[in-house]
Amino acid sequence: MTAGTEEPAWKQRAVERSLRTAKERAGQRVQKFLDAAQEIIVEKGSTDFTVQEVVERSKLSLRSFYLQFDGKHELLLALFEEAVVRMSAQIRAATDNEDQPVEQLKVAVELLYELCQPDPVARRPLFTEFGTQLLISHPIEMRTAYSSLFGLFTELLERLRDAQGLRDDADPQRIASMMMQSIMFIAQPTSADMLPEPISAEEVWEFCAHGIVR
Amino acid sequence: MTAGTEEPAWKQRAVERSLRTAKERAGQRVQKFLDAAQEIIVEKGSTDFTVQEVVERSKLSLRSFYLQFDGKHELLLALFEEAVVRMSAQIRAATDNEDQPVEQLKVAVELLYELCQPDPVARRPLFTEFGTQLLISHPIEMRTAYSSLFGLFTELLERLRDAQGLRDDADPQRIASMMMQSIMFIAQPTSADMLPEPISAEEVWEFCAHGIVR
DNA sequence: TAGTTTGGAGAATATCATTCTCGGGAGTGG
DNA sequence: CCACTCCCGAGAATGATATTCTCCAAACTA
Repeated sequence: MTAGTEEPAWKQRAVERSLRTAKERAGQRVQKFLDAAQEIIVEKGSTDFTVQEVVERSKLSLRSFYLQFDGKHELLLALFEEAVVRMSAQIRAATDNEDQPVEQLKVAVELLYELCQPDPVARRPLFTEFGTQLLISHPIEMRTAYSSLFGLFTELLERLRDAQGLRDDADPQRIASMMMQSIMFIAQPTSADMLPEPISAEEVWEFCAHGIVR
Repeated sequence: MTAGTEEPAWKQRAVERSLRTAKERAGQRVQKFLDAAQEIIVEKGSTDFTVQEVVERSKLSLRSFYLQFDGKHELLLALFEEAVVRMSAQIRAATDNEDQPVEQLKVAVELLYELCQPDPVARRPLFTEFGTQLLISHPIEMRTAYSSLFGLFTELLERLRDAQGLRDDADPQRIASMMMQSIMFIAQPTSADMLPEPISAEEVWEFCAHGIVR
């Protein structure tokens, strides 16, 4: 979220003048669209906005929009990636408070789960929503969007392996992939709705850590 | 998949005549739409069809369609539920070949995983595709669609628990929910695309069964 | 047979995403 | 200072779909 419309107009113009190159202005415009979309999502508490809404809110034009993005899906992808990067950073920060690899991983799992849940106070809002949509429509691009999170989990798992804490036959990358997928989708409403009590982060961790067989 | 258009016309009319009540005919019409949609999905190998296409193929009318279904999403839901029921049956049948509860569960997990994968020879076709869409748009209704599968897994897990094979603190229902979610979404392309080798059913089972911690 | 229900055909509408067309303003070279 | 050009806003046009509506005939009921 950049400063956006709160800044005094002269300042904006000054910035505009100083950062003159086309590329930079393009970047600024992209960001404006992203911010606009963010705002709308937060306000409506839902991820289904129209391109028009975004354009209006952004104070830019439809034409601009389609100059910056190949289509709506690219905006979604960008939003998703932004969200993932933020989440990764937050999770990484949280893991730094632990020193045991297992504990680090536990923190990561539980936090990821909480961040993916249909949020009570829509902060980084329901981002799994379009996550799932994009998962189907643009799986390839999703790979790169996920990559920072994927990297983080792989790293944590490697650390665990080096500390002899990982099952012998387990490959960090492959486990990371399975774990992330599981956590993010267990966080989805449906599954919870079948049960009297929603599934807790603790439970998810137990599931990932120890599986189910005695 | 009912007999549908392959049946000789006279037979259909005979049936039509004998099963006269409005309710029954409505049911038949619903089925026609479902079959039509199925066919299209199989043919195109993709799940994005238009209502028009379905209507044309069904030889019924648009009006009829909207009399039977509240909207496209209800058709999707119905298709999804049909698919889930079929899958459940298939899985249940497969588990009956095993006698150890663990083995039964293993078979169930692996088969579910395979059935949810972006199919090579689109039989019960890519049903996770709209599964994920609906998961977001109509989570409540999805509950009932899932229920047969959920029931099956719960049952298998209860059996495992009774044989002392389940972790002590694990509740069959809650585990069933987490497992299903995990398996079905690990089967989604994205995760696999990050890795050199796709994830195998065996790996998924290991993950669910034993978790990751040594 | 007259009335009622059912359902077909397909036109009309609504909602979006995406593309297109125009015109004005800002910078640039002469 | 004057064209000239490029960037971009405004918003109309297009296209694809879902959904609704209107008209009408066939089937069924009493």
